[in-house]
Amino acid sequence: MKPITVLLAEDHMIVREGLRALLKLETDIKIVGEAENGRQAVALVSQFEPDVVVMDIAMPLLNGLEATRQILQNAPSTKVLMLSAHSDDAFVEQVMALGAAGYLIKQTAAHVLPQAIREIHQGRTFFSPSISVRIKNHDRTTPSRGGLPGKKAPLLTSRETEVLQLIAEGKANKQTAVELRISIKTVEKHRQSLMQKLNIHDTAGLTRHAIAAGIIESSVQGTTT
Amino acid sequence: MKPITVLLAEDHMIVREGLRALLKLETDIKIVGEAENGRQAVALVSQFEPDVVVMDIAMPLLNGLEATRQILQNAPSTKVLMLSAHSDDAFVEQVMALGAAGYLIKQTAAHVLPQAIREIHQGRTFFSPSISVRIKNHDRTTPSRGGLPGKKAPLLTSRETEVLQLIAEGKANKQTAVELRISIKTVEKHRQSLMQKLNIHDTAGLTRHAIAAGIIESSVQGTTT
DNA sequence: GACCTTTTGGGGTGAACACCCCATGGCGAT
DNA sequence: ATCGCCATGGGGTGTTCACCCCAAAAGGTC
Repeated sequence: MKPITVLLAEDHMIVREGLRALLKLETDIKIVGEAENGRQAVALVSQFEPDVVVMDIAMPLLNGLEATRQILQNAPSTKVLMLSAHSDDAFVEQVMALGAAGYLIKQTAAHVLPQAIREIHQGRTFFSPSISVRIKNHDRTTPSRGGLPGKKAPLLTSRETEVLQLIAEGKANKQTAVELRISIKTVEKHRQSLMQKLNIHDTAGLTRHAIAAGIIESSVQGTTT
Repeated sequence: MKPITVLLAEDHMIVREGLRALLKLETDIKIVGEAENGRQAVALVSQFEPDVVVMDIAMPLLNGLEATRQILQNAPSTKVLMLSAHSDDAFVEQVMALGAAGYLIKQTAAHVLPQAIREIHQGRTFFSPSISVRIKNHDRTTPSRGGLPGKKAPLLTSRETEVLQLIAEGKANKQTAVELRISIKTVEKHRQSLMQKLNIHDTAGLTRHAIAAGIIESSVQGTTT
């Protein structure tokens, strides 16, 4: 029986070698290449044409999201299993909208990694337990795949993103209202929508999300006066 | 010959299990415990009294720096090997000032991990190659840092830093109080001191500061497992 | 036209927070 | 032994926020 060929894309060598050690125990999985950044991952996928790519999201040169987009453009049959430290619903959906086949949180137990690889190799999807529950419960309103390229429907609307930025910059709703020249109640409404969509229910979480999403930088100094 | 006892403190289970798999290959190293956050690490060190603690810096509840400080206070003979993704000089120096025995960048090859563990167990220090050069050179220049030369950041106490981390992780004061087993009023007091010392008067700002200061990462998720 | 999404805005309730007051005990330095 | 800092708590007051209710106008889509 042919083993499943896997490419490991993870920038931290010590972590990558740990994952390799774990996967070496599986006889039906064979690591055919390792990449330490997104650009290398794209190149190595073209070269080795692996069945599955285990892709860390946070990587230098080219992050896992962009790398995935390029890989699926070149080789649409490749299955990509995203590996990430964070699990905001909106983020997961954004990733899945790219066409990734699965999503594992790093908090997940190691033994599910080979399981996930086998699942997505079979053409199915795979999520870390804590995610799948929320995705299932949260909204199935999101139309299923089929929309290959084009526009990833941004889960957040333009206005919501705008409000999120101001929240992350430390503005109170009242300040935001003045800034945007709208009512406080409207700001509150956007804030609620944000929290609902992201499944984050505290200001600190929204701020972290904004930073992680590149909406603001952590070094922003609020000129609060 | 007695094996070196090691405690693994790393919040990402899949990474932790990878490291465990790597260290299992070493006959002279024995993992006696694993922690998934800083607070647990402190507790388990008291319980198992390991020779060496392999400590990730970015961890929830109590980050690796604070955990190290507390561990070395309780058991000064414990050797702590810091594991981090970052390699800024200032950051490394800050870490070493705590009394950590070694510092490994995650980009380091896996085979140096057992080497590092043996070295610091012998009472020596160990750094990732790319760091040791700079440290050896005693580069005290510290050029173009973002900080203003005139006003240095006010010193936060150990407890304040701890509370700051929990705030930035999205914990409400009530949750923090439970976590630290102190009164809500005390948490509020620390929060006030933080805001006064940092001159930041909103949760978003505190969160950004915590991220910029390396106390947490923007991708921190709560107990999502 | 009917439908959906986005953006706008209001009312109300209970929890959480910011900011003041106060006190006690420990610990280190002068 | 006195002073300062740290950590621990309690009271009180006003503001802000999270979360529910509701509605209407503007824009695209079917």
